[in-house]
Amino acid sequence: MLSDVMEDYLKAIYQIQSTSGPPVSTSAIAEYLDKTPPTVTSMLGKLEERGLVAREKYKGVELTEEGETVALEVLRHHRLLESYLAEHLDYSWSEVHEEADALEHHISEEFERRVADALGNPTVDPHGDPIPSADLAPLEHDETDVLSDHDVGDYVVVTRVSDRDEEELEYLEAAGITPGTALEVTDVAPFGMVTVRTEGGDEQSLPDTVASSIRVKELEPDPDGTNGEVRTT
Amino acid sequence: MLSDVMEDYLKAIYQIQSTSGPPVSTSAIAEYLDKTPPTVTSMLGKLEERGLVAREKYKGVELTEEGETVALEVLRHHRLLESYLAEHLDYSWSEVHEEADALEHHISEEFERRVADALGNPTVDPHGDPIPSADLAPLEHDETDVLSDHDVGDYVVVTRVSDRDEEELEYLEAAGITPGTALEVTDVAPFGMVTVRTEGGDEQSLPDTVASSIRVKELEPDPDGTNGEVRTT
DNA sequence: AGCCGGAATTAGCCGGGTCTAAAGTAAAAG
DNA sequence: CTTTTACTTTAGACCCGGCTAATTCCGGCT
Repeated sequence: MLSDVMEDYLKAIYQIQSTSGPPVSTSAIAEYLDKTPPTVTSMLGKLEERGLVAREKYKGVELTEEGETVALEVLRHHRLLESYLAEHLDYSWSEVHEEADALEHHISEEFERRVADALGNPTVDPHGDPIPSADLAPLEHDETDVLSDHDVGDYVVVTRVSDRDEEELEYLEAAGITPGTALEVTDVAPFGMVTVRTEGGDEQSLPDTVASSIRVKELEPDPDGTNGEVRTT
Repeated sequence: MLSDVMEDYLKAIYQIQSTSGPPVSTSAIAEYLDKTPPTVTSMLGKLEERGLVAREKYKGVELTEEGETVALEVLRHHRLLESYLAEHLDYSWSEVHEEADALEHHISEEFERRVADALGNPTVDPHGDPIPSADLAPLEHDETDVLSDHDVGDYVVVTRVSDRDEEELEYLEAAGITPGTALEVTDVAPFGMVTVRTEGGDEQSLPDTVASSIRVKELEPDPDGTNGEVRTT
């Protein structure tokens, strides 16, 4: 019924909407999907006709309930696939995204169910992103904040890391920074560069782009240094 | 580089070619893929431009070496997927084909490798169809013959069953006829209806369409009824 | 040899999804 | 309040992959 491309648009709108909130601009979508704005405009027209997005001329676009459901379905596929590839096919953290992107539009409901079963119906994927439930109920808003917003002395636990940049993920993997890792912010330099100390005591300096794609939850100050025990899953 | 659709055409030509031999007619491809002949003609033009098929006007088409390699790649994907779904995701014999068809164009080389490893690099899929090797060397011609060509009294072992008709596969599964099953032909009625006795002694009458999609290898006559031991994999 | 029927091709159309170039609009800056 | 600037949309084109209708070809039959 819906083309792969339409699903990609809905997914993109969902993702942008969930960080910057509606309305989502034409140009934001264009950048996210690496298309030109006129291309996006014409696609938005088709999505509007099908009742998947609500549009206000020259303003931007917003998913309808139906559009959101489609986006959640695609996201569920994507994140289940990422989890399955990592768990059962020995993929590393950084490799799963691209493969899941290619497959997410082509799996059946049956496949989705069997993969979910094989994984024990997980609720988060390897990057810490929540996996929509089978009934596609809306996800609750992510209350965690971004590492680059923190100050020196803050203790935090990593909750999610964006899966979109493979290089970045390899870098973080090597640095031992994954969901569940506890960190102490030891320095904040101009332009967002953040230095953190990991549980082992190593210090890592993260460029602003990286620091802003890491979501964390703040812990109470912890002068005893026992944070290492928190969520070591 | 090549579109999904092109891969489908090459796979179809390969399949037709391997039973009826070249040249493959436009109308045969059209029927196999459920498209109209003009559609096929135009696609064959594109495949010819890319050097994937050789064409003689008004005659038919034949895969080039390059085209055959592509077809083998797709077939390898398809059959590895079928095997993986059956082995690791609990799919039944009859369900795998459709899912594999949807996924075969979208998996990476990496995925192919990992699935093959997970399966122990199998050489046949659940329907008995040979899986092309990773180097995509041409498959040798299938020397087995079709059940409907046999006469009363023949003893045979099932080697392959076409995977294209789901209903048929469910029927055969229920009847206990899978690759490796030994059969005795007990009756041949007009219009190709064939009756066989399975190892357990049950008799099954198979319509001609079914009997002609089962490939078998003939055994020496076996009056002792010990055929049941042959290839019970 | 000539005709005829079946099969293949050509001609022409359409919708999907993309682009570039041109035009329009809204919001910020003066 | 007007002008500038950034963003959006419209206009028009292209390629892909499909279709129907019309035409052309080939091989067999008389």
